[in-house]
Amino acid sequence: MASEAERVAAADESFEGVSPDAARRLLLGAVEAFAERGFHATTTRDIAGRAGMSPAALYIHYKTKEELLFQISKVGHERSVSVLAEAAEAGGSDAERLARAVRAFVRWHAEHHTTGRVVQYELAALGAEHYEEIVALRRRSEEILRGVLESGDASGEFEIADIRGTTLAVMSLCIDVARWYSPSGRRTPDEIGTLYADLVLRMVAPQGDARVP
Amino acid sequence: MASEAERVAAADESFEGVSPDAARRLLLGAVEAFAERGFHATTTRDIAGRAGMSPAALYIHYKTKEELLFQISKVGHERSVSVLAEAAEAGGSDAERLARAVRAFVRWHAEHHTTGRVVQYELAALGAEHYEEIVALRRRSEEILRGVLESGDASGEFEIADIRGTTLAVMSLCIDVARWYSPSGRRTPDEIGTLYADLVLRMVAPQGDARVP
DNA sequence: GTCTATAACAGGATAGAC
DNA sequence: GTCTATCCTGTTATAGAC
Repeated sequence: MASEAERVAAADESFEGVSPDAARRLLLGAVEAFAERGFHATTTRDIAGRAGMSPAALYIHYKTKEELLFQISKVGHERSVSVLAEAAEAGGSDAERLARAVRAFVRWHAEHHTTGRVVQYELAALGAEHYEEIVALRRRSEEILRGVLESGDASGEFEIADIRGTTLAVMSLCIDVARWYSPSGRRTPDEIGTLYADLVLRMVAPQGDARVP
Repeated sequence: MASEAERVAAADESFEGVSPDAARRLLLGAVEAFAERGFHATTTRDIAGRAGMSPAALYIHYKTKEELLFQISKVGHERSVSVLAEAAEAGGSDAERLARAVRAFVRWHAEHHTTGRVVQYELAALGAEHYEEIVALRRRSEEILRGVLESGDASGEFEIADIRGTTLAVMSLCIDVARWYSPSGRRTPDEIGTLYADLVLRMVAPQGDARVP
């Protein structure tokens, strides 16, 4: 259904490293299909078709449909974690680090909303061991964000009543972008990122003390 | 798999009005199953089994599996919209209305996370007409929330740069609770609601003006 | 209204030719 | 490595007895 232009836009450079070419095309087809219909509603025939192959050719590169999902989840999570880590670890004040981290993480989820949707909403379809591996990656991103919040709270730059809860809320806000974002919507990924960074800074900014009595 | 206690906890009073009894039991079984495995991964055998019936009995009460999903989505959305509307329309300052609305909406998504997950993440499995009907309900909740933000922004009680964007962010924050909430987690639905109401008030609170120069 | 049995078919995965 | 053909399992939905 997607036009060639949309296909190219959706074609995720995250998977550029994957070779051989056929395996990469299958991965891209699977991301597209899983995002549109969900894992269980997607047939291996559909995936193979999008990659321009017969159903059987899929099994040369991947043992099962689930393995395809696992590869997508793994690469997707690794990418988003590294985007977040890079933004959070660059220098500046804690507010600058937080704003940069939120903006980058949101942008990733908007720009790669196709992958993002698969990665976030099809976790339950993974096998037990694969699931554990992915959960570990997810914990990493939570820890990175919590680190920034803790640092800012300790220095007094932020004022946070419940650090774990606020971390969860911020993660949740960023991640959910993948669910509702549409390239045909009003806002660019960068605009959403900027707006969200501002909202998050407000969430953690010191309150009353600085006000006139 | 769920213990009887969990089944009862998950058994959603939202569906109390549904009759006959068999139809209600099927609906409850379907909510449970869809939330655990997703719509497409759920078999009619499973749903019927949870309701203590044979697969065939399902078709006396519902024409298709999709109709079951539609009923769940409809009742679920109607409930969450009415919870939100009630909280937003009660009296008080705009800040009070906003805090009450967020708290109630979040609580609903935590307490009914089973239904919430189905309602939020299986939209794509609905047929075209059913989909339109549900989307209309979703717009209602967005409008209710936006109304409160606009009112507070106009009166100066809030200070919001981008009302549509902020509405979207707040909705997203509340809704995503259904994805990650677990009854075995650290926080009660009410605690999460209270925390989130506080975070949202901070998002919209007037900034600089009130501070010491 | 509910059951047992079954029709009708779609999906994941494999065998073997090229 | 890829294709065509196919196996086998499990699915939705219906028919007909109780």
